[in-house]
Amino acid sequence: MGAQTLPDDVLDAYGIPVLPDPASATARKRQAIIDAALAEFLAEGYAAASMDAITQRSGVSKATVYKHFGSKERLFLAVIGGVLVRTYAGVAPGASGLAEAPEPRAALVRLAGDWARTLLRPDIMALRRLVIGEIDRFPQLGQLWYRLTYDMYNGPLIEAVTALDARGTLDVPDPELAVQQLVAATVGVPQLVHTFAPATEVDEEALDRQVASGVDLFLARYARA
Amino acid sequence: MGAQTLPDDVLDAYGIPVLPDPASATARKRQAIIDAALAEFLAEGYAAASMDAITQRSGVSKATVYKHFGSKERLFLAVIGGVLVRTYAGVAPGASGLAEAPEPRAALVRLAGDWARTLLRPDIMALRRLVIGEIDRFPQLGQLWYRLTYDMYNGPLIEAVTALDARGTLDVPDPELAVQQLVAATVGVPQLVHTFAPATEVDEEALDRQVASGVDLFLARYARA
DNA sequence: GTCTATACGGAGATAGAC
DNA sequence: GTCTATCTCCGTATAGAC
Repeated sequence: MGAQTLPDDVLDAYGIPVLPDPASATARKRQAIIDAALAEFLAEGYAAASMDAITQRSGVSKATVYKHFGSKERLFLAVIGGVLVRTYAGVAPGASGLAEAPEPRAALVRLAGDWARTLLRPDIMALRRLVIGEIDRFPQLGQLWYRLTYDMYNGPLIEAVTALDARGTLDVPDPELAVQQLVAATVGVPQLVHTFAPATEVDEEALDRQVASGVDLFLARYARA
Repeated sequence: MGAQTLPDDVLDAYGIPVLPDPASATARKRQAIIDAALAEFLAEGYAAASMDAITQRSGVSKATVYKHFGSKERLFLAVIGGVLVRTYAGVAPGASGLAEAPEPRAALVRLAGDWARTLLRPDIMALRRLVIGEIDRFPQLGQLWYRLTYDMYNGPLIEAVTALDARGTLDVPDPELAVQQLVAATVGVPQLVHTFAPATEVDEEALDRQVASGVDLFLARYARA
C-alpha cells in the first residue's frame, strides 16, 4: 500500500552504477516530506493532520521527518510559509504597466481579472481557508499572507493610482482606501462566495461581468470629470 | 481543580427543600455542555478540541455529553449551527426602513456601519474563522453562514435597492451585484484586515471613514443623475 | 542521515451501577 | 439521565543500531 523507498544507487543500461549526489538525495527526501506534508495539511487541517500519514505519503521514516523539521509545529510553519512565498512569487501579474496604459479601464479590468482568477484557484482558496482557520494558533502565517498580497498587489496598485492622480487621469484623495475598495469590489465579490461554497465552479462569464462592473464602480467615483 | 457538580436539591432559608424541575435540570446541563463546547471549539478549533476538556468545563460527565449529542461531530454541528442562528437572530439591524428613508445616503451609512460593527465583533470574527477553516469537513456550516447573512442582510438590501430603483432614486441594472459591491466596499474592507490580523483593535474613526467612503462609492455609480 | 521499534500520553467512545 | 471507570486506538516524539 504505502509508497516504497527507492534505492539511492541503481545501474544504468550499461551496468554502470548511477550514484546520485548524496546531498541531493537528502534534498529530494526533504522535498518529498514537504510535498506530503502540504497535501496532508490541506486535506486535514493542522490538528487533524497526522505525522504518520505524512511519513507514509512521503516514503521516508518518521525519524527522518523529525530530524529535518524538529516538530509538527515547525514542519507546518516551514511548509505553509514556503508555499505562500513560492505561490505568490510564481504568480505576480504585476501592476507595473498600469500607470502608463493608454486605456486605464481596460488595463484595470485585465489586471483585476488576472488577480481574481489566481486567487480563485482551488488550491489557493484551500490554502487561504487553512491559514484563516489556524490564525489563532499561527498568527505569523496571517501576517505573511497579508503582507505578501499587499506587497504584490495593493502596494503597486497604490503607486499606480497615485501616479494617475498626479497626471490628472484620476482624482483619488485616499489612494490606499481606494485600492482596498477596488480590490473588494472586484476580486472580493466572487472570493466571498467561493470561501463559503468551495465546491462551486468558477463561472468565467459571471466573473468577467463582476470584475468589469467593479472597475466601473471604481471609475465612477474616482475618474476625473 | 475541575468544576464540581452541584446537587439538584437544596434547602431554602426555612428548611424547605427546593426541588428544581427535573426537566429543566437536564436542560440546564445541556446548556452547560453547549456553552462549554462553544468556548472549547472557538479556542482550539474542531480537531484540537477535546471532549475531556468540554466535559470538565461544563461540569458534567463525559457519558452525559455523549447521551445528549452522540458524537463529537454532531456536538460540533449542533453547537456551531445553533450559535450561528442565535447570533444572527439576536442582531438583525434590518434594512427594512431603507426604501422609505428621507436621506438614502445617511440611512445607508448607518445601516452599513451597524452591520460592520456587528461582524467585526471579536466573537463573531472568531466564529467566522472557525467556520471557514472547517468548511471542507463541514460544508453545511458554510452554507448556513452564507444563507443567514444573505437572508438577513443582502436579501432585504436587494429589495430596498430595487424599490429605490423603481422610485427613481437609484439606477441599478443588477441589484444583486450592486448590493454585493456595496457590502464588499463597506464591510468587506475592514473585515479583510481583521480576518488576517485578529489582534488588531477596531478603530472606530477609521471604520466610519471606510463605511462612508464605501457608500459614496456605491452612490457615485448608482445614484440617478 | 536514515532506519526500526518503542515510549508515553491523550484521544473518542462505552459498560454498567444507580 | 447521570455518573465512574475503563476500553481501545492513535497521536507526537525519541532511542539506538547502522
